Amino acid sequence: MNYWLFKTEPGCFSFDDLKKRPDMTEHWDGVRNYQARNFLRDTIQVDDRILFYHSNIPEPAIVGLASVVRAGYPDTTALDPNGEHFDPKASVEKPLWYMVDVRYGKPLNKIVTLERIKQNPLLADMPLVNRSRLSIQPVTVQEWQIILTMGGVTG
DNA sequence: GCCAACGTTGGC
DNA sequence: GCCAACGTTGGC
Repeated sequence: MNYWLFKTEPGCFSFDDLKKRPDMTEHWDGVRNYQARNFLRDTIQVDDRILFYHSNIPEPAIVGLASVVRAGYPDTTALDPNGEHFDPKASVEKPLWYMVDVRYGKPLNKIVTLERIKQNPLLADMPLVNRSRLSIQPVTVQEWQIILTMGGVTG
C-alpha cells in the first residue's frame, strides 16, 4: 500500500464536497500535469491512502483522509470539447490523461497546516514544502504517520 | 494582488 | 534540441 497527498482548491472541490457525495466517491479528473499523470496511470492502486490537502486559501492545510477505490483509467473529460479540461491531443485510442476514483475517509481531529508542516524538520523532504505545485505527491510511510499524529488521528 | 517557481510552447 | 517567452500555480 502506498500513501499520497492530493491537492485541491476547496472553492473548486473540497473535502466536505467529497463527504456529501451520495456514495462518498469522486472521479479525480482534470489532472493535466505529466508527473502527476504518471502517478495516476502507473503507480496509484486500490486501497492506497490519501492525505486530502486544501490549497490556495489563507491557511492551506491537510484536512482529512481518503482512499483509492479505483486505479488509473482514462480521463474522458479530456475528450469533451465543451469541457474545461478538453485536450485536443487526447483520443480514445491514446487517452493521454488518466484519473482515479477516491472515497471519503475521515477528517483530521486537528488540521495539519502548511505552516506546521514547514516547522517540522522530519517533513522537510515532502514535495509540498519545496515543490508545492505538484498536485499529486507521494508520501512516505514515516511522513504519513507523523502527519496523522499531528492531526490527532490513527490510521 | 504580487510574484517566484516551474511547466509548456514554439521559433529557430 | 535549445531556450526565450509565456501561462499557471499557489503561498504570502
